[in-house]
Amino acid sequence: MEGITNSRLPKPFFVNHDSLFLASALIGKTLVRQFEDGHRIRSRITETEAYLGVEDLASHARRGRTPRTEVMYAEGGQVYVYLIYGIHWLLNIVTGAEESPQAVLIRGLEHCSGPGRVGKWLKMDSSFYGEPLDTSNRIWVEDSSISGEIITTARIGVDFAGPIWKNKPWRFVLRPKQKSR
DNA sequence: CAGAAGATCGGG
DNA sequence: CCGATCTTCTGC
Repeated sequence: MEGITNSRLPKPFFVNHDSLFLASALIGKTLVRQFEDGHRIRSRITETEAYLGVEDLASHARRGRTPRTEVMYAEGGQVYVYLIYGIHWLLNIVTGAEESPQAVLIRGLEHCSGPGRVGKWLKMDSSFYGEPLDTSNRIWVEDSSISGEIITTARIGVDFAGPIWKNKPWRFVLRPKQKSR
């Protein structure tokens, strides 16, 4: 398989960049989930969205510091999970320095498309809130690459944020290599 | 403390 | 297009 190197991405990778950079940089990286019985799911990230701080009216951080957004204010490299519509656990990765509330939403993997489906497939739940990606034995990200063009579009499901923020091209999707014909 | 809304998905 | 299903935040 192309681009698999088996090296876990270290904390600085998540701390030293903002979510806009990391949302695209995480495309092609390998998400690894290890279950209690040792079984692992490995799948490369194919779709992300960036959420940028308190001024971003589409972000949960728009209302400032609350119990839920607390982890977004922490140093990058931790997991932010939350329950949406009472049904789906959405997986996010906190990015940037401490006191900078940003995160990247993982919307799709090679083998699983859609943020709700990703959470279900990886068996996310509230216990992953604040999980450190640099030391966890349950979830982490490994360096890898994948070929293909990265497309940007507006973020999904954020109409409530108003035209300015809803139209930011902060969704990143990997377009698979064209098949020859 | 009640009420509304939500970074979604699947079924009709 | 609508219902599911429950946490979070707001406003009274």
